[in-house]
Amino acid sequence: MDVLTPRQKLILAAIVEDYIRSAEPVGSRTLSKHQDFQLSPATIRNEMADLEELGYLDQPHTSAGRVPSQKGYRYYVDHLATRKDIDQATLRVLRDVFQQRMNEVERVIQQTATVLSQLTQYASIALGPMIHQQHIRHIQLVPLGGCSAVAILVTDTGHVENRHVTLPEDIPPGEVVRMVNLLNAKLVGTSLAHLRSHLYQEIATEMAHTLERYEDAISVLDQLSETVVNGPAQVYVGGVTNMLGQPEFRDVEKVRPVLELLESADWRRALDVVPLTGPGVQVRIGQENPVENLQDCTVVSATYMVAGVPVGSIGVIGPTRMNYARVMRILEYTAGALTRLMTERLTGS
Amino acid sequence: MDVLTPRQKLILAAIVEDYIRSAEPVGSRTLSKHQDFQLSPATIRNEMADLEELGYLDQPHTSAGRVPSQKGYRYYVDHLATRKDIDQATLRVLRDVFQQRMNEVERVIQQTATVLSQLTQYASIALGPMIHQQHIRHIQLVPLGGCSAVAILVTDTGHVENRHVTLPEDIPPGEVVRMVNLLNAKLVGTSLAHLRSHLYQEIATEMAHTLERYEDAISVLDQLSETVVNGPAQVYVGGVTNMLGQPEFRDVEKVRPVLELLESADWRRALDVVPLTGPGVQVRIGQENPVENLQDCTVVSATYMVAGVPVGSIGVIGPTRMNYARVMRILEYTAGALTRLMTERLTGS
DNA sequence: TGTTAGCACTCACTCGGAACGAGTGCTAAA
DNA sequence: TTTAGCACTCGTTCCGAGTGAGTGCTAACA
Repeated sequence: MDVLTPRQKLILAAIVEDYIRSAEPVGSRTLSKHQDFQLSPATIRNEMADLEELGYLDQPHTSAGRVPSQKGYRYYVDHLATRKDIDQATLRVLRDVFQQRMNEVERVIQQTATVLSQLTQYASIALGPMIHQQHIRHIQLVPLGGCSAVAILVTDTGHVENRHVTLPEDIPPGEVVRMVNLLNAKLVGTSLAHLRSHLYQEIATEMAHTLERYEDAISVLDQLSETVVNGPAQVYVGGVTNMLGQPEFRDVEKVRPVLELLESADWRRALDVVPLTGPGVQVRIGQENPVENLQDCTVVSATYMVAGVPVGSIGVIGPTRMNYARVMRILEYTAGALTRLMTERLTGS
Repeated sequence: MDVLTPRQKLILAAIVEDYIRSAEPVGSRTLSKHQDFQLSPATIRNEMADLEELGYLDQPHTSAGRVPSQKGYRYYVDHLATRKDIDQATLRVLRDVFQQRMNEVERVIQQTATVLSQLTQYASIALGPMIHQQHIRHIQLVPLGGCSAVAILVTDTGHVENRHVTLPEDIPPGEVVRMVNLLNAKLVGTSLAHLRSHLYQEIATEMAHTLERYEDAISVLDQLSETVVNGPAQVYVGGVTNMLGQPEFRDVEKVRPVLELLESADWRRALDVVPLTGPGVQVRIGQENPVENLQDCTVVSATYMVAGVPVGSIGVIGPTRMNYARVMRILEYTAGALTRLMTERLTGS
C-alpha cells in the first residue's frame, strides 16, 4: 500500500493542504511555486498523473487541476498529516471553557459543542454521557398532589434524571416515605444498567416481606428505569450554520441531508455518527461514514471516558476537504480534557 | 384604512392565497380564470393597479405579476383571512400528541415544536415554561462526596431544576439534614420569583437562631436561585430544514441569518421572537419583527398559560408568504391544548 | 534515466446579443 | 363600467465567440 515515493508523498500532502485552504482544484503551476520543492510544472504534472492513476487524486475535468480523492485524504490522514502542537490561541479558548466553573455535566457538554464549532468553523456534535455506566446515589419521590409525583434519581457523577410517575390512588403518605427509604437502602450503589434486573431478581422478593404494597414501588421504579433506558444521553449540536459557509455546500440541496440528520439526531442515531470507541481520534471520510446523509462529509470524532470507561463522544462534521490535522488535534485535546474533568468530578473535586 | 371595495378585497384575498400556494407573482390572466369572479384580465389589471397604488401589492418588475406587499399581508390577516375549522387530519395529529402519556413538561414542549414544524412545513420554536411563576414544592440536597453536592428543586408543576453546589468543607452530615429540613419548612410554597428576596428578608434572620451555620445554607440556596434566574426556560427549535425547502430561501445567504438566530437562541432572545402576551395569536410580518434576522420572515406566535398566567409561548417561523389562516388556526389550537394540559397538571390530574 | 521547455488541445466560465413570452398600461369600443 | 386589442417592458433562456487555466505529449537536455 505504502508504495509512494517520498516526492509523491510531498506532492500529495501539498495538494491536500492547498486544496483544504483554497477549495479550488490545485494546478501544477501553483505547486511548482511551492517553496518546499523546486520542480517545474511539467515534472509535477507527471507525478500527478501517476498519483491519479493510483487513485489518490481526482480530476473534475480534463482542463482543471487535481483534487484529492477519498483515498487521497485517507492516505494523508494515515501517513502525512503532521501533528504539530495545537496553537496557543486555540489552546487558550479550550482551557477557558474547561476552567470555567461549570458544574452541570450537560452544560459542559453543550459548551463543548459550541466551542468546537467556533474553533473549527465546522458543525459539531456532542453526545452527553451514557448514564448506563453510572451508579445510583440517591432516589427521591416528591408527591405533587393527587396521584402524581416526581421521581428523582441522582447518580454518583451528579447526573439528575427525573420523571413524573403515577402513584396508586389510596397510598398513605407514610408508606411513600417508607418505600423511598427502602429503595435507597437497597439500590444505592447499583449500576443503572443493572437497575431493572436487580429490581426484580434481588429486591422484589425481599420487599414483599418488608413493604406492604411492594408492587407499587416496583411500578414506580419501573417507570423511572424506562426513562433511564430510553432517554439518557443528550445530543448537542453546534455550528450547523457553519456548513452554509463551506463552498461545497453552497447549493441548498447539498446541505439539506446533513442538516436534516443533525436536526433529527436522537442519541441512537448520533452514535452512528460519532461512535463510542476507545481512546484516540476516529476519522471517517466520505463514504466511510455508515450514515447515508454524511457520504459527502468527513466526521472526526473522539471518545471521552469516566474512570476508563467510554461514556460519550464528540465530533466535528465538515466537508471531506477538512483541515484534518487541526481538527484532530483539537478533538484529541478536548476529549482528554472532558475525560479529566469527569473523572475528577467522580473521585471528588 | 378599510376603504377597499368588496371587489378589491376579493381580488387581494385571491392574490394572497394564490401567491401563498404557488410562490410565483400572480398575473391578471390567472386571476380571471378564478371561479369566484367572472372578470376579464383587463378589469382585474385596473383593480390591481389601484391596489398597488394603495400599497397593498408590489410588482417585482414591470412585466411580472403582482405580489402582496407587507401591508397587503397585514390587511389580509386583519380582515380577509377566513377562519375555517381546522381540518380533521391535522386535528388528529395534534390530539394524538397531547393525548400521549407524556408527563415531563420539557418533553411535551419539545414534541410540540416538532409537531408544529411537521404540520406547517415551516420552522417552529417553543419556549418552555418560565418557572419564575411557579412555587417551590420540595428542596433536596444530595452529597456526592467531598464538598460537592446536587441541589434539587421541585416546583408545584413538577418541574425539576438541579444544580451542583459546593458545600463548606467541614460541615457534618447531620447539619446538612437539618438544613434541608429547615429550608423545606420555610420555603415550600414560595414563588420562585420571590425566592431570593424571601431568602434574605424573612428566612435569614430566623435561621441565624435556629441553624448554626446558616450562611452556608444561604450560600447554597444562592447558588441554586442563580440557576433559576439565569437558565430556566428551555428553547426548542424544530424544522429548520423546512426553511431550505421554501423558494424564497433557495439562496444560502438568505437562510443563513435565520438559521443563525435559531441556532443561537437562548430564552431571552427567543422572547423577542415569540413574545409572551395574553391569549390570542400574534402575527408579525416582515419588518414588524423586532429581530433583525427575521425581517424577511413572518412569525406567528401564541402564548400558553398556567392558571391564567402566561408562562411560555410557541411560534412558527416562515417566509412572509405564509399560509396565515392555517398556521394561525393550528397555533391557536396548540396553545389552548398546552394551557389545558399544564393547568390540569397543576390542579392534580 | 530523470527533468524540463514547448506546444497543441480541452473545457469550464463569462459575456453579449437575439429570440421568447408572460404580463402590463393604455386606448378605444361596447 | 367593462372589455378587447395592441404596443411595450423586461426577465429568462439560448447560443456562440472569446478567454484562460490547466493538461498531455513530445522532444531536447543533464
